[in-house]
Amino acid sequence: MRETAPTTTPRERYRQQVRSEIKERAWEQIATAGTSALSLNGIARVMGLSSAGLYRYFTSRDQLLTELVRDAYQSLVGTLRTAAAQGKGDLAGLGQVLRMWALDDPQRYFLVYGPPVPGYRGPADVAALAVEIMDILTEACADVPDAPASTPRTETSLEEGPGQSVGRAETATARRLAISFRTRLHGVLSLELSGHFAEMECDPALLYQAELDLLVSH
Amino acid sequence: MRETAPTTTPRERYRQQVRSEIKERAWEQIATAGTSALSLNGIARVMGLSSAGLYRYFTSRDQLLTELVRDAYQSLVGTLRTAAAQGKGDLAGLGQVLRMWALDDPQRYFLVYGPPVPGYRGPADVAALAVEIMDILTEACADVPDAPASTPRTETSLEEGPGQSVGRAETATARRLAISFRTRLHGVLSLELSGHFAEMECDPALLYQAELDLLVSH
DNA sequence: TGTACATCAGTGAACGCGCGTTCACTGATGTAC
DNA sequence: TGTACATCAGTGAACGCGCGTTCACTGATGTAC
Repeated sequence: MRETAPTTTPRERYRQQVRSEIKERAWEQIATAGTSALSLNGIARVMGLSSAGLYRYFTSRDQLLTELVRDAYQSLVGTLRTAAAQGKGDLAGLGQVLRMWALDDPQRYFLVYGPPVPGYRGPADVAALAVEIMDILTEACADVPDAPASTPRTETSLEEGPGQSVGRAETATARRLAISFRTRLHGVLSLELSGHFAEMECDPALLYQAELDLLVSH
Repeated sequence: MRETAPTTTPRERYRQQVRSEIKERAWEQIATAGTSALSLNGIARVMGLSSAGLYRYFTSRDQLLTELVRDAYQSLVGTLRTAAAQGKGDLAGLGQVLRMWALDDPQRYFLVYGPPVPGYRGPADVAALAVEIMDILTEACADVPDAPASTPRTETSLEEGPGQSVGRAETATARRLAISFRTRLHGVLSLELSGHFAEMECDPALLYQAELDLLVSH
């Protein structure tokens, strides 16, 4: 019933601050040695806390990991959205932004698009975020002039919904293009981030750009 | 100086047998819960041995992992080679064989093409195997009629070696095609194996085939 | 403004667990004469 | 063929370590009258 006090009390603000520092350290761990290196004890040690103290902020290691996964998805969604808002919402722009985002933190990229974390199953809401990402890409693909010959034509079992007859075919081709966008760029990107181009005379940046050009124009 | 005895004594044969059973169990662990779940204690437990006994066969967990990685590479090389020997050495055939090999044991595929194992650096000879795989693919790509428009043209910094002037250009384009082969199919395959197509109306087998068709013919 | 109480951040110690690895050993299997 | 010895597979116990998590607690910070 109190109105004057702001919704975030100082205590609550401090709490959020510590929470975000914990996440920060967690990301450092993951960036250094992968997801399996995520350790509450380790975070407590580097923060100068007792490990029991962390449980004021996260009830378990799994909950922390869940939040990190969610943050990763939200970060990618946000990055793509702001790129679109800045006029770089076409395929070429989104492709570049995606690559930058991935290079910025490879382990974060793999948390989203990499092999699943062994004993871990993500919550339902990240599935919605995954769909949102595909929607952004699909929207960008709708602006591409016409269906290019360099994109696979898959017979996806899309039953024609009776309600949305207008533009349904366009959506389907846009979706196919979006899927190719994702798989092809992921192919280059994930091999690059894994260091599989190291011993080859092949610049991954050029290859990525070449694949992107092919998707956008041809 | 003994000539009559075979190079593999019964004891040595037994030894190899146990070694390979250890690896078998190791693969089961990896298939179940990923590379980080590889545990000498766990293997010993399931084999009914004391954990100390395993050290007769592998001097450390790292050595075991190294052998597994090497075996994975060799398995892929062998699979591609026998496919080629059976007349399926064209791109379409190799693509299908690659997919089968990956689906047969996803974690093995990721051991070869996935994100690097955190604290682990593979030995030098697996790099040679990686090159061998690319050579097989490049050879298959050399048989593709002409440079298709659906393949990215990257300006790779290939300095023209003076000794091998004949067919150098063809090799370069074949190599580019081979790299596209690897990245594009890896894009579909790794997302499929990671379960990222689960919530989408998209059959990964069809998408894979579509990408493969595009590479081979267009 | 001061006092009584509730909230909550953080501590220290302990729990059980599984890990990789070492060490001194037992006992069976091979080898040499 | 039998005996003496070397080789080697496998054991049992222990090492130190780090992990996630719980519990009873102290002390500071807020809140209500």
